[in-house]
Amino acid sequence: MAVNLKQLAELLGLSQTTVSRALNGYPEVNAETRQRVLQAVRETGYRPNRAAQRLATGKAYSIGMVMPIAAGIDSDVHFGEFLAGLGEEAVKHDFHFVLNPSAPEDEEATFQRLAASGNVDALFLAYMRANDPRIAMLKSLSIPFVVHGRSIGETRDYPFLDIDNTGAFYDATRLLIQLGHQRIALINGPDYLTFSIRRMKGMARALAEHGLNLDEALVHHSLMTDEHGYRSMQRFLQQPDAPTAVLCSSTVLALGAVRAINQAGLAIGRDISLIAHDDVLPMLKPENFSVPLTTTRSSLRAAGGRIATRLIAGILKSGDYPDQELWRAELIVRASTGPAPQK
Amino acid sequence: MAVNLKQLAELLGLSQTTVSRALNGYPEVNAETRQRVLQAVRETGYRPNRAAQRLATGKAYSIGMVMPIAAGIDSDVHFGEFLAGLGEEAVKHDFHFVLNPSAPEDEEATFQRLAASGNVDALFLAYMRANDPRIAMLKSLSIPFVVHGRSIGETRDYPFLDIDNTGAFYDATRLLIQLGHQRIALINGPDYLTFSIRRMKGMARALAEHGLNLDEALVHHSLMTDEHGYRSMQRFLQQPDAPTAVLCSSTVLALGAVRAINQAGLAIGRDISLIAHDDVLPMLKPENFSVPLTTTRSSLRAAGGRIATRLIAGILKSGDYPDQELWRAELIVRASTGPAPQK
DNA sequence: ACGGATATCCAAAGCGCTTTGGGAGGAAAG
DNA sequence: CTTTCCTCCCAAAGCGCTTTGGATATCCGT
Repeated sequence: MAVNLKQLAELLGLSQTTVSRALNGYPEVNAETRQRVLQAVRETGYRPNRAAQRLATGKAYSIGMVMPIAAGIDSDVHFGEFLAGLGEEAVKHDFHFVLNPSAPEDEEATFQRLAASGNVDALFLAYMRANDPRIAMLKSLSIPFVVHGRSIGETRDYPFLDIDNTGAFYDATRLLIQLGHQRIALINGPDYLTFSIRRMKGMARALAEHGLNLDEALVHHSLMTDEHGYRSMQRFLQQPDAPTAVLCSSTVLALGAVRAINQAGLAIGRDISLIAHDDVLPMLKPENFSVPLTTTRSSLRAAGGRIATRLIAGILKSGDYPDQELWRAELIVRASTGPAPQK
Repeated sequence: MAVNLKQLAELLGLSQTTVSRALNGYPEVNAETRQRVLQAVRETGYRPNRAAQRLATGKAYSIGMVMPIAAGIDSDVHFGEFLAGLGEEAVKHDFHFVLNPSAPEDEEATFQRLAASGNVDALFLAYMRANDPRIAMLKSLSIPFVVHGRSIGETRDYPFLDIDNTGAFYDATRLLIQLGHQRIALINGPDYLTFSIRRMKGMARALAEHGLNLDEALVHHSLMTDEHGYRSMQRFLQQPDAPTAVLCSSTVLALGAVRAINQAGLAIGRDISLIAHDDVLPMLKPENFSVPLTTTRSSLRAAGGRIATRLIAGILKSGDYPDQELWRAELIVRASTGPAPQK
C-alpha cells in the first residue's frame, strides 16, 4: 500500500533525485514542480522510509537520554511530565528515543557508549548540579546536546534551556515582603540541584534588598514529595518564631505543606501565606487546592517539548533556534497569599 | 574506526554472505568458520549497522509504547520504575523506543498510527482495565504486543505478563486472619484497574474462607500517592469499629498510612498490622520503614525488563518464552504484622 | 548569433546489511 | 566409476533513500 520514492517519481514522471530534492527543500527545483510533488505526497500519503534515510544520511533520527536511576529521580513525579513533553514532540517528527537508565557511577560510560553507538544524533541532559562534571564530558563527546537547566560555576558555553529560577523566587519573595511578611520559609528541592540553589538565591536577594536575612532555620532541602513538604512545614510551625509565609519549590511539596498548615489550624492566605512553584502537572493544579495557590508557573511539559524541538531542528539543520534560552516564570497571584498577620 | 561487514569479510578472507550467516546463526556455516568470525568480531569490535539491518530486513528494531497522559498515570511513581526496566533491557539489545504520549480519547488513533508507521515492531500496553477495549484493538492491528497485567472478562488469548494479584492479597489476608484479625481494611489503587480489582478479590476470598465478609466501609480506592494513603487510613481509624489490620496496594500508600497510624498514637505491628504490596521501588524500601513492613513483593522493574525481553525475542524470533506469564508475589513477613490486639 | 550564466532536471553510485540462487568439492549411493 | 547429495561458501541483487556529477534548455549581454 505504502508508496516509495521510486513509485512516486514514476507517477510524477520525474526522477527520484528531483522528487527527493523537492521534498528536502533544495533550491534547484522549479517552484511549480515542487508544488506538484507536494500535492502527490498528499494524495498518496507518501512517507519516506526512515531506515533508508538513516542509511543514506548516516543520521540516526533519534535522541538519546540517560535516565538517572538515582534515588528520588527516576521515580520523580516531575520526570514523567517532562518526558511526556519530549515524547510528544519527538513523535511528531518521527524521531525515536533511546532511553538509557544508568546509575550515577557509570553515567560516563553510558554516555560514551551511547554517543559511540551511532544510534543517537543528540543527547539530552537534566537534573543539573552545581559544577556538573557531565557537561565537560558531553562537550568532549562531539555529539550535540541540550541541557535542561544549567550548571553553576562553569563557563556557560553550552546549549541549554532553563527557567529563571532566581527571578521567579525573587519575584515571589518580593511580593511576600510587600505584603508585610518578614519571616519567610523555604521548602526547596534537593540542595545539590541547581534550580534549588538558584531559587534560594533569588529569595535571599529579595530579602537582602529589603534589609532582611535568610534564616537558615527556615530553609529545608529534600526530595520533592508531599511527605517531605508536610514534615518541613510541620517543623517550621513548631519553631518559636514561626514564619508567616512559605515558598515551596513544587506544588507537590505544597500539597504536604498545606496539609500541615491545616492541621495546625491555621488559615492559608490569612494566618500564613504560601507561594509554590508550579510545573503545571496535570494532576495537581494550584487552582484546585482548597485555597487556590499563588504560584510561579512554568510548564515542565512545554520545556520537554521545546528541548525536543531544538534537538531535532539541530539535527535536521532546519529552523533556527537560540542556543540558550531562559524562560521567565509567571507569578500568578491567587488566594494563598495575603497580608502578613498583625502581631 | 568502526568496521563494517565488508571489511570484516575481507579481513577474514570470506564473503559477506558467509560472515552475515555466521553472525545470524544460520546452519550452513562451518563451526570452525563461525568461531573465526566470532573471534574477529571480538577483536575488531564490529557492530552491525542497525539502519542497514532495518532497511534490509524491514524490521524496525524498536518497540512502541503509548504513554497514557491521563491524570495519575503519567506522573505515577510506579511508571518510571517500570520504564527503567524496559529501557535497561532494550538498550542491551540495541532496541529503540517510540514513546507516544496520548490522551485516552485518541488512544486508538495513536495505536493505529504507531502500528502503521512501520516504526515499531511491537507494542506494549499497561494499566489494564476490566474489559479493556484496547486489547481487541491491538489484536486487530496485526502487530505483536505484550500486555502488562491482564484484562478481566475477556477471553485470555493474548500475550501478557502479570503478577498473581489475587493470590498475593489472598495470602496476605490469610496471614492476618491467622494472626487473629477480623476487621481488615484495604487501601487500594484506582478501582478501574485490574490489579486493584484482583487484589480486592483475593482479599475477599480469604475472608470468605474463614466466614468473614469484606466490609465495604473498609475499602478505599484511589491514586497511589501517600497523601491518599494518609487520608484513607485516617478515615478508617476514625470509624467506630476501626480495623485492626490494613492492606495497602503500594508502599507509597503505606507511607501515608503509617503516618496516619503514628499520628493516632498507635503502634504498628501491635495495635494495628499492616501489609503492603512492594513494587521494589528503590527509594522506598519496606525494610527502611520505622517499623519494617510485611509485604507482598514483586519487582516492577523486573517486569519491565521481562516484557522487553519477550518483545525483543519475539521480534528476533530468538529464544522461546512463554506467551503468558503469571508471577507469584512473595509474602515477606517483617515487623509490621502481629497478633490482633485483644479487646 | 554566440559564449557563458542560470535554472532544472536526471542517471547512477553508494549507504551496509540480508537473501536469493547458485557452485565447487567431497562423501555416499548405485 | 558415475550419479546424487550434502556441506560450505560466494556473487550479486536488492532494501529506499541521498548525493555527486553531469546533462539540457533557456536566457543574457554583446
